[in-house]
Amino acid sequence: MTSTDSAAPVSVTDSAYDVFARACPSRGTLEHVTGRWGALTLGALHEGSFRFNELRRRVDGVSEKMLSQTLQALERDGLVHREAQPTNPPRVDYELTPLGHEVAGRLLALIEFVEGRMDDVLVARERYDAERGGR
Amino acid sequence: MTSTDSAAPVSVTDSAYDVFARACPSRGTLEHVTGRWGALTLGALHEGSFRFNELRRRVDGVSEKMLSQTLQALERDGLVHREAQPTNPPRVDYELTPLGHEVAGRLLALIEFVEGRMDDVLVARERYDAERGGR
DNA sequence: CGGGATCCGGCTTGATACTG
DNA sequence: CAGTATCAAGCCGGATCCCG
Repeated sequence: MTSTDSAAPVSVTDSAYDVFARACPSRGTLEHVTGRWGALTLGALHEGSFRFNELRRRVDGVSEKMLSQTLQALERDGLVHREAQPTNPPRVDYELTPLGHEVAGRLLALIEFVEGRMDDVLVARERYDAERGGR
Repeated sequence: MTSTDSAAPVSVTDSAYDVFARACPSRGTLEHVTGRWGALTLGALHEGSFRFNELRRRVDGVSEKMLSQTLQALERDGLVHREAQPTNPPRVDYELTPLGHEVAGRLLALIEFVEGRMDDVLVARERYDAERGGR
């Protein structure tokens, strides 16, 4: 809402990419999922249900604002379910929806695959840097 | 190289996230892969080998600079192979490495899954907006 | 505790122009 | 054609304050 934004309630990482969102609607959701905090949040929630500040601890380095935005975006996309209890102090639990679990599963498959091949990547990087970085 | 950057030859989307790259090396590669242009580029290259400007056409909306940076990052990670021929005019072809194909495959699996469920997502979004966006 | 609103700095991006 | 250098602008993301 800082500038020319007015219609969209939540954006997170879309504002500048409306063009693409229009051309390909899934792009927006994909950005939420694969984005930095989205991926980490899905990864955390894949292991169970957590409260806001529990998630903050698990998703290391995230600020309240970004976690809040990320959760809203994922909730809006139907990947995360938010359960608020009007107790005092308030208690809010977040968990993945069935769809969210499926998405998280595929995402984690990709992540784990890449992590499993990091040694190859590291070798490739060194070669690349040795050839071009030297000069 | 705009400011405090000096050691890393190529960054694309890392400069600000060094902290995380340090904590989890795969994070950087993941960002290259799942990032906006990275994903589109891998998707395009998954279908075959292409020249620079061919890719520019296929990856709609990408600027020369971003395509160049993206390709360099992916090449550095060992996911893309660059074949330059010293002819005149110069001809450079890009194609996925075997590792790149595996990664692209999993990425596309995720993307296609999300695209296949976009109707669910859209419904969820409308419900969400109806409840909270109304006011 | 759970989260919304605001301010602000810095990185990322996108045109443009130039080289080989 | 295949890129690189420069420049300006814009968005992301963090810190802070505040409310329920």
